[in-house]
Amino acid sequence: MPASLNAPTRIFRVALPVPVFSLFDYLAVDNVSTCPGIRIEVPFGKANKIGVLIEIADESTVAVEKLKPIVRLVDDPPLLSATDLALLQWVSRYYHHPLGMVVSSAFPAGLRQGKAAVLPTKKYYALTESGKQANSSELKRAPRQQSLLELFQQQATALSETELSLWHSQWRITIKGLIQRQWLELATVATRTSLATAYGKPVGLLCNPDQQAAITAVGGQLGKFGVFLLDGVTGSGKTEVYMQLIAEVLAQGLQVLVLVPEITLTPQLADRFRQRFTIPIALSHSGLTDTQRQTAWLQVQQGEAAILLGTRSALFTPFKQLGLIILDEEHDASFKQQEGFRFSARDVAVMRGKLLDIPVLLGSATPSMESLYNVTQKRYQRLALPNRAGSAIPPVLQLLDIRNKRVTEGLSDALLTEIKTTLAKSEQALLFLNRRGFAPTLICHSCGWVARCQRCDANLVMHQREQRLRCHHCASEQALPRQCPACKTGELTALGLGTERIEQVLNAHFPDKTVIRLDRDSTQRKGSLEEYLEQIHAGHADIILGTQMLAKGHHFANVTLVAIIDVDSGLFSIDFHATEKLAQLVVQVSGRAGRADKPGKVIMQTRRPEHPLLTTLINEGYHRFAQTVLDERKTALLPPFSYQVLLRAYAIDENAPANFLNAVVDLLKNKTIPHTQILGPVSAPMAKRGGRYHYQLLLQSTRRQELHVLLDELMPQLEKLKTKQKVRWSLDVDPVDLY
DNA sequence: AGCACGCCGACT
DNA sequence: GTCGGCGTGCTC
Repeated sequence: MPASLNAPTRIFRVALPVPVFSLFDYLAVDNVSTCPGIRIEVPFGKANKIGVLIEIADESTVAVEKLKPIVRLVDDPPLLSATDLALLQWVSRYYHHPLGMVVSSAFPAGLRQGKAAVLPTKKYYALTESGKQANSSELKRAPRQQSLLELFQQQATALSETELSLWHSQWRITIKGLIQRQWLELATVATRTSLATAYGKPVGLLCNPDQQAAITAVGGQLGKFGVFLLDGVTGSGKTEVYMQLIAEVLAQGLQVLVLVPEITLTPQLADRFRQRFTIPIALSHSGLTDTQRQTAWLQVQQGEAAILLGTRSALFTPFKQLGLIILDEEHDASFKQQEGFRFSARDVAVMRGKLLDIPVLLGSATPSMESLYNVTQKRYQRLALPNRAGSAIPPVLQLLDIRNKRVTEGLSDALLTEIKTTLAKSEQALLFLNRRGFAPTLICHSCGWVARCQRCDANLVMHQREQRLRCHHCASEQALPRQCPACKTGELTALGLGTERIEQVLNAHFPDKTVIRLDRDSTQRKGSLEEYLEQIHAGHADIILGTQMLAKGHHFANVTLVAIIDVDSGLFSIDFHATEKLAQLVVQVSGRAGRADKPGKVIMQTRRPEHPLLTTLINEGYHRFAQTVLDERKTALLPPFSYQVLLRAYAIDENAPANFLNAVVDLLKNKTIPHTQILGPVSAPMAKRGGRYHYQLLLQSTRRQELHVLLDELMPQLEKLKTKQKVRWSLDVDPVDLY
């Protein structure tokens, strides 16, 4: 029977979590009114899958007899709004990543599998003495908590909303018993009306004029799109600006999304927010269980939580009424997802703000080159906080020339003296070295054999305490050999420096002092980082030694000396991003030193004291340095003066990746691309990793649009390549490392 | 991503 | 003779 004789068929176009660029069409159930954004269960292949309705159409390009009816609608009102969908569709097109995969990444695991979108049932939760959750029936056995609950309910109705809000915050502090749902609802009502008076103006904290100017600028833009770069040195009070703006947004009954880099999301920031706001704050980061994340997601989606504080993956959480996006430490590399769906949370946050017509506030003490460039292009508005709050003095940066100087195990005599002087004043010293383990090279003194990883183009790193050799690029490890495996006679020597080795040297030099090492090895045990930080804050540490981990967030009040043991290793990299990263690291690490009454000193050991990167940074500051970098990039037509896309491929077979990428180049040669260069394919800087050979092809263009059109054409053709079968490949739009 | 289909090697 | 290896191709 011809299709035209049938009653008009409604077709649901569904995004499914499969790595395929197309959507899938299904027959809609009759007479059910619904709209895009809803989750739908559909038959797919042998099993059923959960997808999201993208479009309702009246015809399909697929033959009608091939279409299957849907199984069920999962939600009643959709979980995603039209704007949420628009964002996901934009992201899918921009990153050339299948819409179904992008959409599925927006949901927490449970909802992805079709679980009902309901918050935990209305139970009164309380914490028992042991800290374990008890539900309302168990409360019968907890009379003290039961009476508190009753007291709360009586008080809650007797109080005015403003009083409730204030009383409530005290109540929270006094009682650990947490009456979750009940509290959230009362608090939300109370907050809406009382925040304007309770938090609409500075709360016992005075802002300096720069902070006030920033607050006024963003506050004046509420309800409109605009991107602001809050460019504030460490300790200049960026968080206070955030909090006051959050208060303004909350007072309007709107929600706020706060994104932070991965490591910074220590309980510290959440606590600071909780102390300031009596409204519920939802957290979302990788340290939480799936259920906790789902609860946070739903609270935000249903408008029960007013603030969402989270990492990159929280970006796509739907909000009932989002009024402001804040992204702190915007330069941080962890905002860029580095595998699979490689999106930049910073750039997508800006697009989200644009689609919602709300302001986006990016904060950093060391803004990225992209953001500084966007300021010069008037796309972002710069708000400067040039001064440290209070009377704090900025740290003094100095280069320590160690050429021809005695250096024992990485520490020069001059540095040791500085440490000694600092400790003598009962102050703390912080030493930074971005390499964990004992030594990066183990070499035979007799025959020159070096411990290499079998699966990577890398040396094995010697770990002294565990007496093992480890590869820092794959999972390979082995016991530390007693003698040279090659010549069987030679003595093995550890070359180079790692944090473990420095720790040993420091312990030898300062036997009566406490050295705390913070790196991935020393903080592997859950909670150990927090323990160490507590120990440091309590003053039970004299020297703090560590890797990257130290550069982010943590403030150590009593640290007055910061030393960067080996600044030179960051100077010579083939990746043009490296200089920017090094400068940011130096400035961030420096920010750990010195407080109001104690000026800090930052010492960088170098054998290249004349290197322009270092001299510009030290003598003229981060912004002059950034200007130099931007000038260089402009001359070389590197980003942000051009746009890049990196196509990576890897395989166990050494030839397969290059064959695949060469086939891609052949496809590209048939296209007209006047403003785009094809660079490669070349083997990746570390070609062999984890037993696989990595190759890459870089496309660089002065026209973003041309690059996108090119990729739109290329992707379907690439899918059909025979050589594709033999490799794993991925596309990275706006790559941040070319490694 | 799953999952089936399909065509070649080592086992009861 | 089969069990199972993973190459190939499809899913509305």
